[in-house]
Amino acid sequence: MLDKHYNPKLVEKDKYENWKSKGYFTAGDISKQKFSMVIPPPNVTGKLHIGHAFDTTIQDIIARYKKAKGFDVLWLPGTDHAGIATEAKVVERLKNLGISRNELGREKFVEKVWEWKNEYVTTIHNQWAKMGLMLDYSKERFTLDEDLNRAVNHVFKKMYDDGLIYQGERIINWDPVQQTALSNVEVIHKNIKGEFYYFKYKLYDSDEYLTVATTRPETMFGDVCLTVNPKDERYQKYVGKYAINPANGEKLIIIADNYVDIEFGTGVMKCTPAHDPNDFIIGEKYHLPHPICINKDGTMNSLAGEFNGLDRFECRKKLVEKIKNEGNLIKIEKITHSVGHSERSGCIVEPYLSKQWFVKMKQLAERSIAYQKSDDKIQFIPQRFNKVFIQWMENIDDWCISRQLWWGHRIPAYYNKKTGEVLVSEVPPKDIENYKQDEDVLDTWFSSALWPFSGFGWPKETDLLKRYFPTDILVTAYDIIFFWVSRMINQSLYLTNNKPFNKVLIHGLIRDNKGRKMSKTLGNGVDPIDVIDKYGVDALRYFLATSSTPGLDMRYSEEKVSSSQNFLNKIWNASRYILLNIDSTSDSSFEKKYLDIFDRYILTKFNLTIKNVTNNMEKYNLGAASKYLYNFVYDDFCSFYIELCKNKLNSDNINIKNNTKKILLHILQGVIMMIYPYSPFISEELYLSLPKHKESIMLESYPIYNSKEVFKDSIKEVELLKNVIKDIRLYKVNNKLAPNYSLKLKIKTSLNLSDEFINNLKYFSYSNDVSFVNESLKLNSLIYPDLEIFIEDNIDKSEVLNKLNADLEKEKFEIDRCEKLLNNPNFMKKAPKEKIKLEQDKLENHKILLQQILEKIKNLG
RNA sequence: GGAUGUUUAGCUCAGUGGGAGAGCGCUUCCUUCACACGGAAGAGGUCAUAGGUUCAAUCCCUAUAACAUCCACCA
Repeated sequence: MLDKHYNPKLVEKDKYENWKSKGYFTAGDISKQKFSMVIPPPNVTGKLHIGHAFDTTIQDIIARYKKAKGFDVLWLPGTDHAGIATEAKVVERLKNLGISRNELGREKFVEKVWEWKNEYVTTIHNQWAKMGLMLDYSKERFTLDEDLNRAVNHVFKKMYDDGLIYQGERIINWDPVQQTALSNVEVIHKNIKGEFYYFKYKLYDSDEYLTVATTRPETMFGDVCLTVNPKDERYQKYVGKYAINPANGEKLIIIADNYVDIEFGTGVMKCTPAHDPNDFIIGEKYHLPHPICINKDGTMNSLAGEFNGLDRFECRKKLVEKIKNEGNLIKIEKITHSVGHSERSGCIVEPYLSKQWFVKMKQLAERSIAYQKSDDKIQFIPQRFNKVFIQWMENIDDWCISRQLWWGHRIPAYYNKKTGEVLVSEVPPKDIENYKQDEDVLDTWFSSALWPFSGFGWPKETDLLKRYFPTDILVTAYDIIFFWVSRMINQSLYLTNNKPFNKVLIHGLIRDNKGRKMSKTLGNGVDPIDVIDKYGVDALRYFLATSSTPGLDMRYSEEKVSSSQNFLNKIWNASRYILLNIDSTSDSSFEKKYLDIFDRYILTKFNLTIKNVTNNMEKYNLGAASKYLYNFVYDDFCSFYIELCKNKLNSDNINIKNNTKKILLHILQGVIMMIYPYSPFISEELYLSLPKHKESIMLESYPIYNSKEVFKDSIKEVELLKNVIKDIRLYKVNNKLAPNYSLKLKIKTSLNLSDEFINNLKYFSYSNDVSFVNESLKLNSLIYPDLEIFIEDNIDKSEVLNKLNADLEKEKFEIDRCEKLLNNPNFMKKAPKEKIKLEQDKLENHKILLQQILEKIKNLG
């Protein structure tokens, strides 16, 4: 027997291991239609956070729903090697042990990272298990697996041959802490406070000077010229002359180029080709040299003279001091400007001239744009993200893919030791001794971009690939569209001639309860494991899936997790009640001939709920679906039908009694199945408590809307009863009568009410004395269309009259409203017929009520 | 500079071209044998502002404001 309260800890125990070991997570039933998803592979860098819990919960609900709907569901698990992030973690761990990465050497270091990886994959598995995820572990992948490495090499070679990958010397984003190049999306621009330094640049052989403003004085050692706008009348006369660099006393030629904005700063720009992308373009244009003055670790090199070896920011300080002492500092202006930071290390990124590998984006992007403008396009949910994607693609720069790291897919490029020639090859050349492989590895996202097909064994034509690719849906947060979603689309169209997924469900981020982004520095992160310990994973999952709208951020709210738990407890106790009243041999095959009006009513509501829930599940609108279920469970099933059954099950009619039990069981089964994708553990527990269950709820199928169990005619009478009950309760409250105070009620009606109506009116209102009368009584009463309920009670007549007059006014107002609408010729001409009928019916009802009230007033007077 | 989103009850948020909903909080009452992790009743909203379209607008359109996010630029 079930306990009085639902205990998540007991309920969640052992179930996951059981499901897994029984093979319920394993896809492969080819008699069914397939449904496939790939998990966004989490980084093997640490614990999963609440954002992962959110993302995977949505996917698990979809997976479980589809499985229950009869699909062969494959949800592919996997993890990402996460180059920079993981390498940084391992470097730090080794450092704490007093070991340096470089001393260890490449091979040994990579071994250490594999150890780390194995450790964290275990942690991730444990967390997936806690979340209850229906992942097919038999097909699990890691982005650095051998198979995936083959895929990566294959793609690199193909793109190189197609001219889509090239090597070039360019200004890239350099992370001086990790000492690697970064792509543009790995740079986060932040508005920070800085200084704008105004320096005197004396003209060569003259007493005059130009004022040049810069935010980065330390790069002055790499300057090659000063630039002004040719149209700038202030400076035209200086073009072609020389100025003295106050940092090192060197001569700088003054050139003219339209790039310079006359309005900005002083209109004179210093040009540092090796440390600024725009300056680099100018440098190329005028064939200027591009001296590098900063080392890879962010310290100054010998070009900086006395500052050689100093950190770049330390140098800035000292250099400004020096220039000031020499009388060449004019002023320092405080400004707020946007500065690029490394996504991983957080340090300020250095624009840096270096030789790297790039993916040419134009061609790939054009194809994706055309595809996303076609009818066959991948459907973004919500749709507006397609626009975000297209705009991004239209403005995309080439993608820097080489990283100066050890952990990752090593670039399959080999340099001939004698000639220096580059050989790109999927496998090492046979005469490897004559070659040296490129030292760099690829951007992690290069392999992630292949995930929806490389995970199934591509480029081999595997059975998995043939059956499960393209996948049906990808679920991820909007912040990952540029990193991942867009690249998967590009690569999939290019490599497989197919889309990677039919749909993309985009969700938002989880913020803290004050709406702030969760961050390590604020310490406001929420650990899903803590929440699970307190409220259970089912409540967490229910909260995550139902408290958000696609594409919008949500706030974490402990109150809502708690109220989710209360809802589950409600279902638990409804089950408990039903199980207490049926026996182990019961089944749910009720008979139609014994259905009374309330049975028909609840079956109608139940089936409409199935319809609404299913429709929303099909649209992946998990929040809306859950609301239909929630309202049905509380309002229709628990508050009304189960309460009513307490009376009904006392009936002398054994057929009615048994039929009622079957209906209760039938509906309970449906409710459990509909809550199951959201909260699988409690659902399994309840399911297994039901008579005649299968081995697991995971083998059960989803309830199906049955139009033969919809009895629209039942609604009116039952709603009337509900209203009467409510009014009687209110009457008692208003007259300070105890809830169980028994009123004498007399009913006058022209309606053909069922016996159950009277029976249940007695039951719900604690009124033992209820009977029909023919004539109107001079008593206090509740008035409904075609129905009046007299209450025998000692109530002041004048109060009754007051209330009646108030009701009268209300009715007049309503009638007025309806008549106005119906007398509007435009409304009658243009409004839909159903709406007109609705308003006509309303008017009719209000008129009847008005008549009854008038009559009542007359009788009382 | 460009784009997108948000604005609805005290708080957090759903939602719809045809009389506004939930959770939590609040008020009153009830420990009635599924559940006090509960039940019953209730208070509380010019649906940001101004125009427009429509028989009808909280919803569609156009502006405006506040807040948020993304992209680009910044010598």
